[in-house]
Amino acid sequence: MPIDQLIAYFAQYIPLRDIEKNELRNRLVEKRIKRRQFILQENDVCKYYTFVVSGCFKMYGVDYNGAEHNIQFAAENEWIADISSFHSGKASRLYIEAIEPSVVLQIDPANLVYLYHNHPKFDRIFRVIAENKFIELQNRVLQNISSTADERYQSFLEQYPKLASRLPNTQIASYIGITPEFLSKICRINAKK
Amino acid sequence: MPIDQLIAYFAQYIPLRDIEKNELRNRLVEKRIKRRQFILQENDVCKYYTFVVSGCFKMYGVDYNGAEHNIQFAAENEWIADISSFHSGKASRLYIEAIEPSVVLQIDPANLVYLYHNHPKFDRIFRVIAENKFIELQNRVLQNISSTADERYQSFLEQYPKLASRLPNTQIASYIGITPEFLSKICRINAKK
DNA sequence: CGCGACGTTGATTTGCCTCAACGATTGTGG
DNA sequence: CCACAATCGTTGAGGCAAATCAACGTCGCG
Repeated sequence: MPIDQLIAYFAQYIPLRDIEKNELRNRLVEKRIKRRQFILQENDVCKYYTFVVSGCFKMYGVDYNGAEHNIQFAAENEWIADISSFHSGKASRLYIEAIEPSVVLQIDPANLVYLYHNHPKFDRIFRVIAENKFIELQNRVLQNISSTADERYQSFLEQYPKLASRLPNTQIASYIGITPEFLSKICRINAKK
Repeated sequence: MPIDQLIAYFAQYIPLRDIEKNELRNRLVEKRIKRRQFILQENDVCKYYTFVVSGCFKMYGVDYNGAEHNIQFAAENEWIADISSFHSGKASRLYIEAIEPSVVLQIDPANLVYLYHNHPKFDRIFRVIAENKFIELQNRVLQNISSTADERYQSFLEQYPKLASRLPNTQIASYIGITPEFLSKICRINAKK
């Protein structure tokens, strides 16, 4: 059951008691998402905090030339949302799109706030999740401002080997901030060595 | 009093009750930091979560050429720490250095965990703080991978006008990921218009 | 089958870096 | 209080990393 997977995931941080588990069950919605389906589009409000049970998503922004720039991937046991839009209720400038057929669990702001207020443990858990994601992003920013394209690519392969093998290089190029053509050239040069 | 400033800061998120205020008082340490003094150096463990009462800090990494790359600034009413090192107890790869003479309030991991366990409100507050910083970083990553140096500079000026006026351009260049020379050229071109 | 996503390669251009040199300013110790 | 060092900003010449543009082959999928 998808919900059990989520409970096991939470248990990595803090085990839940039965009351909390039941509250969760009642407030989450399970959905199947097809490949290329959007769970968030620009100018919409991000209505759900989404937990990926299986499959994979990308979140990206689109610039004035129409080019996509991947901000984040989310595969099994990861959360994805435009938190800014989710909490403020304002329109998002981002897209979240399924890269693979996926199963997700979703919670809306009202239900999440209910959980926070009635079971402070969730504040703790999501604090730690947010801190970990913050650390991850901080490392990425440092990479971006201090490394070459090649170094960023190698570092992506090391940090996310599983993800790298499921994604087309085009998507990785967009994530590390280079063109697909240049990534292809990097790969050729590295293969020769 | 510095501690009152922190309490007022917390009240933006959730007002504290007297018990919580007193607990805070007992667990924070006030320090004066001179310009150019470090509160974290590479290979040390980050022992404190630091709240800036007045003054300004930069956090940066140093690459194999010895060049500094600014990850974050922190001025009045902002928190700064290498959270990864702080929570894991492992050595940091970063530096935190005072750019101006500063006054700070610091808390160590044991005392912070005490607060989390005895007053869940702090879990909530620091969850929201972490989420906000996460959003900020996410925007920065998007900027980095989708904009030119000039756009990143303009965007820095808009987002942090006060900070921009107290920092030398060298520090801003390091933050947006370009050389000081090139930033100087950007400024000249923009001045002509 | 035919279209669209993906990867590849080459020619050319450009954004940004490197290095070097030079004033202006700040600050600091004698 | 002055002298000298360190920091900061500026400018120019030249080089390199990465983008752009265009063309082409492959593959999977509807």
